[in-house]
Amino acid sequence: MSGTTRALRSDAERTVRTILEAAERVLSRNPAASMEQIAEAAGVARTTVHRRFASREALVEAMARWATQQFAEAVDAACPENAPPLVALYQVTANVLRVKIDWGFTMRVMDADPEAGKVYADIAERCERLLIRARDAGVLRADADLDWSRRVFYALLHEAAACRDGDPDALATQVVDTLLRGVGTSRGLS
Amino acid sequence: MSGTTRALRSDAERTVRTILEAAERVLSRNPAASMEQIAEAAGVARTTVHRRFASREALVEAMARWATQQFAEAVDAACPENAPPLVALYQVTANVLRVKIDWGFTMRVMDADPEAGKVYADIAERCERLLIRARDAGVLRADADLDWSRRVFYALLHEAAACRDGDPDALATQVVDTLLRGVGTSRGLS
DNA sequence: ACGACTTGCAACGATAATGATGCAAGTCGG
DNA sequence: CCGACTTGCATCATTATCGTTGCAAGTCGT
Repeated sequence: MSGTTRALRSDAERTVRTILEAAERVLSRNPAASMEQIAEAAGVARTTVHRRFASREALVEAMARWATQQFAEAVDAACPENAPPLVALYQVTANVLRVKIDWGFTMRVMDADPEAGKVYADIAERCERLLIRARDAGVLRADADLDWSRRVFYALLHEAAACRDGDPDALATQVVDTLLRGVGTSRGLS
Repeated sequence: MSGTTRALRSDAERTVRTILEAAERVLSRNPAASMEQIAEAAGVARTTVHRRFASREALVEAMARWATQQFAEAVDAACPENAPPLVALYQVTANVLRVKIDWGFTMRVMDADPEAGKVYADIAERCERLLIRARDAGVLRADADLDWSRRVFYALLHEAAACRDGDPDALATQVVDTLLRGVGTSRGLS
């Protein structure tokens, strides 16, 4: 019985995953896409989508929860509170990029869901703390605006995730390098 | 007759402008907002919107054209092909910010319209040339990836436009500074 | 082969947005 | 005051999407 249940639930969950991934794919191109289009992209009937997710809202909520979990795991794996700031920064970047490349749309609209929004805010705070550590370690400028720095960091992550080519590690290097040094020379500025 | 025509057309165009601005305001908060909501925000009846714009698509197209014109003028005013690269960079940033703060939504979805898309691509090319001049002048690093630099520039503009507070000049200084120097110190990087 | 479960298909009702129209009322220049 | 023009309001048909349901067919473990 447990075997049966496990097998059946495995099937069901595979379908759910397929739908979630298709939804991400379709909605990232057209946020106003219909359930029909999502179902078609997932290779299932529209009714199947409605059986798994009571409403469109429930679908995006499920997407948000899933992406949130991936997001949090990506951050956790980088040990942003313990590792040396520069190392943590790089690790966070690489790990988050891997998630964001596949879940860009969901991560942009995640804050709508209250549950995901909490995790999102929590991660922002952890990011803030990491930046403080980085500043104290002399990695960030002493006069750096932490909120602005964090938002630039997010923006660079977003931009790097838009290049779907190249491996996450190379992109992470580019992101951290640009975040800390910019793209200019040292000359010519006040 | 010409006086009458001018006065009447002035009224009509004032209404059109009001609708366009309301649409930007509403759609930036909710891209799926209905014509009803847009009309309400503009303080006119829904039918009036439909009289001015045959369809929703036509409305967005008009928004795209208008924002495109503002965008192009903002770039032109900065003389990006003649002024010293650093000066031009700053001027472009400040001018574009002024537009982007009020037309953020439209400028994000502009590429849908073919007409606006052409101007958009043209501006991207002018930006690219400005960056080349900046690199040749030693403002940008010699090994800087120009496409990546441009996209970082765009991303910073986008982020700065999200702060609706603070004057565009101060924001422009921050954007250019971050673009060229980043937020880190010179130490601690390879 | 049996049973539990899932899926596709076809069809349904409900709801909301869209776009069009006729008419009365209003403004404004001449 | 007249005429051109625009707007608001009420109303209409059309369409798309949504969410639900019943039923037949299929899979998979036992």
